[in-house]
Amino acid sequence: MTDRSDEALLDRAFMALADPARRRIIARLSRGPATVNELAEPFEITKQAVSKHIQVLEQAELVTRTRDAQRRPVHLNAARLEALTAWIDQYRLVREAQYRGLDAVLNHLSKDKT
Amino acid sequence: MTDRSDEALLDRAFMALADPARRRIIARLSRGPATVNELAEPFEITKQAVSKHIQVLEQAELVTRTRDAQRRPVHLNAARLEALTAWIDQYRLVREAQYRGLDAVLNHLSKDKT
DNA sequence: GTTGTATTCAACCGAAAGGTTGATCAAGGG
DNA sequence: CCCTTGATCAACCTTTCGGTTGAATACAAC
Repeated sequence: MTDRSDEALLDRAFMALADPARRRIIARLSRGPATVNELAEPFEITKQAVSKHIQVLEQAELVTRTRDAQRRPVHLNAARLEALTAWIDQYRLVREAQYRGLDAVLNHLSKDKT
Repeated sequence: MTDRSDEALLDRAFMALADPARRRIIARLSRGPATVNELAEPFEITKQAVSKHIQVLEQAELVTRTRDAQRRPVHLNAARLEALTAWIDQYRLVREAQYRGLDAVLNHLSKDKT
């Protein structure tokens, strides 16, 4: 896990979620697919701006897009979110293990990580 | 969970982890506290730059600092990492619930989230 | 007090992010 | 074949980010 080839993808994912607007988009998509226009409405920004956000999320593979006539609904890629929790938990668990003095667990988890 | 008052903090946390250098710092700190100089060494950037990164992480409360004479060791605040996984899992689980058609779980999780 | 070591502050710089407006493209409906 | 709708492309602007160098601070050792 946390393979070298996924490094850039992990980077894009964290980068993507750094923006609150994009997190809100993720939140919205968790309730089902939506088009750019639908996503743009609750925000006070233009569709073009939303479209850019989608592209960022798409490059991070956090969302995918299908085609439905002229609409292009955006879908959440929940699986990719797991890569983030995996990265975080990696270090969260190490620290917790240290607090408890579980050296065996610690040594297993803490070798050559990013 | 995901209280309104934590909103800014969550923002800073994602923002902080968006930078690969700062993620590497987190990784290093998971193996124990370190000073700015120690953290700067493996990188090819100046200590001043690292100091700035630490400040960003500190404002996100992902790390804390103590004082040891003129040294100011940085410690990982593993507890804060949980806030991130909590946010992510919130939506990851919603999607997984949808795939399984677990509407009850879905309705419970998906009301007025950020 | 002077020197030395660890860290931070301040000013600056180039690159990238997030936003806008205006033009353009794709797909259907009349 | 227009014309509308949904979405993207392109150019531009402003702010923020990550980095630098150089001066300043804090603390301890001598």
